[in-house]
Amino acid sequence: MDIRKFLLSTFLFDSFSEKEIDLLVNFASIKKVNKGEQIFSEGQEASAFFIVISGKVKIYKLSPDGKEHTLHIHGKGETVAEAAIFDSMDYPASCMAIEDSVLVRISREGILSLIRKYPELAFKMMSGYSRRLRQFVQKIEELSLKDIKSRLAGYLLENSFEEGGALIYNLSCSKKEIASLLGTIPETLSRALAFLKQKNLISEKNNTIIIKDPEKLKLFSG
Amino acid sequence: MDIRKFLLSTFLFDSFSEKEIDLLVNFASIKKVNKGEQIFSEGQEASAFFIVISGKVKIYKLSPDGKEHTLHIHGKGETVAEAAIFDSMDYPASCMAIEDSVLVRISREGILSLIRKYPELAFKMMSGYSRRLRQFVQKIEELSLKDIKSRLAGYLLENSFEEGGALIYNLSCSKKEIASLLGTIPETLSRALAFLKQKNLISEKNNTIIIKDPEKLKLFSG
DNA sequence: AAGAGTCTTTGACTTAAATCAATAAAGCGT
DNA sequence: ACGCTTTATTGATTTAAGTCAAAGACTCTT
Repeated sequence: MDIRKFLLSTFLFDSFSEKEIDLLVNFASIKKVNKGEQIFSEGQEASAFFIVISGKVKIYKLSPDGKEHTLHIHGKGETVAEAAIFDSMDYPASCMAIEDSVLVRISREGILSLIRKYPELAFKMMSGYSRRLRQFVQKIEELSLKDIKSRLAGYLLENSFEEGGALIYNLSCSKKEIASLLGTIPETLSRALAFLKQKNLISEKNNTIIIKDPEKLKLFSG
Repeated sequence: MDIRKFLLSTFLFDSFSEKEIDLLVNFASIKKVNKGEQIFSEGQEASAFFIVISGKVKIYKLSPDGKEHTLHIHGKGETVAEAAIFDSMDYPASCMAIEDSVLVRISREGILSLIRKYPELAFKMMSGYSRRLRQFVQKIEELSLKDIKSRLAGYLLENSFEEGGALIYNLSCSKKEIASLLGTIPETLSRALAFLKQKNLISEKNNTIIIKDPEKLKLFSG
C-alpha cells in the first residue's frame, strides 16, 4: 500500500512533487478503524487530519435536538478535517467510519513545520483550499435555490461514470446517506428517484442507477 | 475606499497585522470596471487575482459553438481567480462585470513573493480559508435544518451590538439583501420580522431593529 | 429457515415557504 | 414638489417537502 500515491490524489496535495510527498510522509501514519468507530468528535483538539485509503467515513453534526446531519461522506483518496488544522484547535464536526476503513493520519505540527520550511507548498495547498471552498459555495447555492429533483439530478450526473457506453452511478452507500448529503430525508429522495424513473431518465437495478438520458437529466439539474 | 481597511475585512487577509497589510498593499491596486467590461479572458496568463469591493462579476466559459455558460457570480467580499494564481496557470475561464464594479487587484508575483519571504502569512491565509469553510458548513447546516424564523433570530443575535443597554441591529443594507443572506425572499423575511415583532421580541424604527428580549429570541434561534 | 432489525417505498396529511398580486412607502432625479 | 422607480408590506393561493404511518424488501443472526 503506497501512501504517496494516495496523497497525490487528494485535492490538497495533488500538485505536490514526489520529493515533496516524501517530506510529507514523514508526518503521516496509518490508522485503521472499524465500522461505527469514532475518528474524532466535534470540539476535540485538532491534532491531525486524515486521508481515506479505503472504506468510508462521514462528517456529521448533531443539531440541538439530537438529529444527525451528514455534511459529507469521504471515500477513498479524500481528505478529512484538513480545514481544522490551520484555524481552530478544535474539530468543527464529528467523524465516524461508516465502513471498516483505513486512513492516513497527518499530524498538525508536521504539516505546519513543513510549510514553514518550504513555503512553495503553501501555494499548492491554497489552490486546493480554493477549490474546496467553491464546492461549498455551490452546495449552498443548490440548497437554497434548487429543489430536490434538481439536486438529485445534478448529484447523479456529478458522481456517475461511463461504463460500457452507459452512464452509471453506483449506490455504494445507503439511500439514507445520500438523502442526508442532498439535504433531505429518505422518503423525499425515494419519491424523487421514482419521479426520475417515471420520466424514463434513469433506471435502477442491482444497486446501480443507469442514467438513460443524460441530456434530459442535465436539463433537469439546471 | 481605503484598500487597507478593505483587505483587513476579507476572509483571506483579516488576520494580517497592519505591517503585513502594508506589505500586501504594495502589490494591490483598485480596478474600476463598467457593466459589461471584461476583467480577464480564458487562456490569458493569470497575472493577478481580484477581490470584489462592490458590484458583481460573472465567471463564464464559451463553448466551442460560442454559447456562453455562466459558472459563477461573485459579489462583495468574494475572491476571484485566486486558484489560478496559486496554480501558476492561465485563467481557466473568463470574467466580466455584470454591474459597475470596484475590485482590488492583487498581482500574482506580489503575493507569491510575499509568501516566499514570510511563510507565516500562508498560515494566516489558510486559517482564513479554514474559517470561511466553517462558516459555509454552518450555513449549510442552518439552511438544511432550521426554518426562517430561527435563521432570522440567529442572524439578528449574531449581528447585533449593545448600545445604551439595548441590543441593536443596524439595517445597513436592504431587506432584500438580508433575505438573500438568509436564503429566502423579501416577502418571507417581512413576515418573519412581523412575527417576531408580534411576539414582542423585537421592534423596528429608523432603520434599526431593537432586540427587546434576547433570551426569548435565543430560544427561537435554537 | 425464522425472526429481529434496519432500509426502502408508498400513501395520506400537514406545514413552511414560494409565488402571484396588489398596495403602500421610501428614494431619487428633474 | 412632482412623477418614476425601487423597496417593503400584506393577503390569497399554490407547491414542495416534511411528518406520520404502514407495509414490503433486505440483512444479519441464531
